Amino acid sequence: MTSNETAAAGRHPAAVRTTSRDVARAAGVSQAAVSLVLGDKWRGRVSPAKAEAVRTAARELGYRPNLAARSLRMGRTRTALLVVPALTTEFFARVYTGAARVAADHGFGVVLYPSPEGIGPARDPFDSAAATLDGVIASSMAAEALTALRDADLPLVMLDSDPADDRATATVNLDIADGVRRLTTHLTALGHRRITHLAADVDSWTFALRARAVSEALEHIPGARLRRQPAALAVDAGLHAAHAALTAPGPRPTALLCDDDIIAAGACKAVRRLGLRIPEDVSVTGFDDLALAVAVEPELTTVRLPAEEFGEAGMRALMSVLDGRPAQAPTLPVDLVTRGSTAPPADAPDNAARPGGQ
Amino acid sequence: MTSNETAAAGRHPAAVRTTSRDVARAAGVSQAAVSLVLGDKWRGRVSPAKAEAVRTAARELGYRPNLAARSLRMGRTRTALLVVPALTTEFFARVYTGAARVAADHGFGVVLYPSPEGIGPARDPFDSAAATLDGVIASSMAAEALTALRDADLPLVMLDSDPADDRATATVNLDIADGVRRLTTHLTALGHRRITHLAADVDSWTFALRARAVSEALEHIPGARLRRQPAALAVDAGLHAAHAALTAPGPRPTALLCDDDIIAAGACKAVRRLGLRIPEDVSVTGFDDLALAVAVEPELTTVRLPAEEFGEAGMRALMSVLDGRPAQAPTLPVDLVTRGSTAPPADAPDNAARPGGQ
DNA sequence: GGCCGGACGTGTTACGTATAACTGCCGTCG
DNA sequence: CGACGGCAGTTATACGTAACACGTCCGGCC
Repeated sequence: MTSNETAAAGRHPAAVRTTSRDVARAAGVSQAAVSLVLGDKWRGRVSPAKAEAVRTAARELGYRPNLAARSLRMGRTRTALLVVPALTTEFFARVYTGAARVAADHGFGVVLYPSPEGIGPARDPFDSAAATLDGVIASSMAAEALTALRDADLPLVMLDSDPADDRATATVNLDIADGVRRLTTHLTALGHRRITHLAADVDSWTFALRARAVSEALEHIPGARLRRQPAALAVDAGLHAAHAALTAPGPRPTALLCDDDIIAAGACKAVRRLGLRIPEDVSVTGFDDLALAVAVEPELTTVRLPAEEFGEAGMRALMSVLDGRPAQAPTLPVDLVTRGSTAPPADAPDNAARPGGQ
Repeated sequence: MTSNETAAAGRHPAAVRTTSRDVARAAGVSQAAVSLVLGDKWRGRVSPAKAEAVRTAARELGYRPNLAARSLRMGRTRTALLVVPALTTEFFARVYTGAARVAADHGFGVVLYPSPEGIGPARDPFDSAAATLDGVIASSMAAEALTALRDADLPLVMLDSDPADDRATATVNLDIADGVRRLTTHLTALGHRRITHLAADVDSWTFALRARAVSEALEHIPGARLRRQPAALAVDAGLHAAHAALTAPGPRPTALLCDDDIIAAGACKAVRRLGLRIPEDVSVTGFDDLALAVAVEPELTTVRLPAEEFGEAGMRALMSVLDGRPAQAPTLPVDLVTRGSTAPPADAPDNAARPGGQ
């Protein structure tokens, strides 16, 4: 009665939610008992018979706890914030999917902060968050958003970032260095020596690591000649960068090592526009193994990053921290996927050194 | 003092949040005054001087209202649920981006329910939602999730769905029929008569509409021969379907009209594997205009769907409903983008009717 | 028989906010 | 001169939940 009256007087046009008190009334117990039973804390406090009565009453009334009230009472919102650069990239959409799956298993929700590029000019992450937060998972590619979070002293799990970064409570990494190593080994084993790295022009730890790993891997290959060409993470950017790389003065590179599949797709177009063939004249490699990698022709040799598992591991680490357990900080293995976009170069491995060769 | 003690006794290891009462103390006013000032309802209730004092105190203390408490008090959570089929598709990621932008402008957050495929077996949308909800925006492609929402009687904006659907408070549509019309007009004007529709095998209103629109558009083209081949929304599914279509008994189709760019990418691969050329031997068209459309070669002629605007319009409609204003239910225009994957067929338009032609 | 302790519950409180209802106070007007 | 209304605030309350601190009953033990 009273609750109906207040609901009518208030501005709840939608529904009169059934509360734990309604359930209590229906089951003939107190509200406290309902809370105990549904919270599974009734071991020696409520008789099994009444507990069952509460459960059936709750089921029949379609009771759902008011999460706002619960959050207010408990001081925890069961909500995590995932900070990623533009969600429209398949990679982070998959990271989100994995993270959301694990979160759901723990009764947590995930809100997204797709970073300024995606959502508008420099907005406060907290304003975009639907609720107050229990923790944050952030990609190292979203540095500017992190500065806004720095004063919140929330548990922070960083994805693919410098383990020495002291802002992070835990760090989950992909074994990018290993992926790069296997990729360069693949290329050099095929005989490639003149390799241009189409490097993402994003200022982040991961991409810096990739560049370093590529350089180091090629350092002790005799005759290897590494160049580097920056490119934005877009098809046409990859196209322009590859065009520049292939038409640069000096002997033409025989392989283009691209920082992601999207750049690689653009690079493929550039190669073909110059009248060259893939992989006979130029080999092209990607990174990530997006759906794109098998949509283009030839299919891309690429490094498969376990995106869903990445998100899952990040969320698991956050859950550990929130439960007071020590944070596991794994490094996930990656895979080299060889497909049709790589092959031995047409010229001999070291013909650059012996101009009259063959 | 008291708040510190309880915080220490409780389980708030992270931070002692500053409350509106703390701000009130600092500004020398009551908590109610703080609420009035920060809620911008102080016109004749608080003096400008004190109002300013409250604002500076709030700023200096870094005060952020506790959203759980606010939601509990107001009965509204300022959170909308977006129900989409698998977020990993670029299209819905862009829809989300648009929706989130508009939501943020209204102080709303968006939680995602990427539907069972994306997040696991048949989970209750509400359990995955971070908070109780003020409203729902749902794609017609996520029908099974909607059944779980039916008893919630929340405002529901449907995306791309039957306007007659009475579950929806408002419906926002794309002018798919117009897009199909322009696409078929483009193909028939080029001279294509034998067209196979690689139709998404998804049971949803949009795709049914596309199929109907294709049929109707070709009905009054003399000599037009439409076939239909179902395909899942994936590259390899498109490949298999296209292969089947191209090797089916009878004269080979000269154009493959695909229900989305991903299927089209697969179709392109099938065409080439049969030793045929695009567009000389077979024209291929896509739908959506994803990044993929310009990554493959030749670039796809496709129907551009304004994904971000779609999400924006959906969220705007929801905001209207929640504000008690009449729901605008627009139909957004789409664009035909002609690129390299379509051209006149090699044979005469009606050589199927005259086998000895040319 | 008195006392103790476990089983079974209930009363009460607090979380932080928004807002209705109330209290002075001062200038003005009938 | 008293009533009245607007300004400038405060006090009090309710939202729904979780959990602490009490009660009460009853069986068992000294």
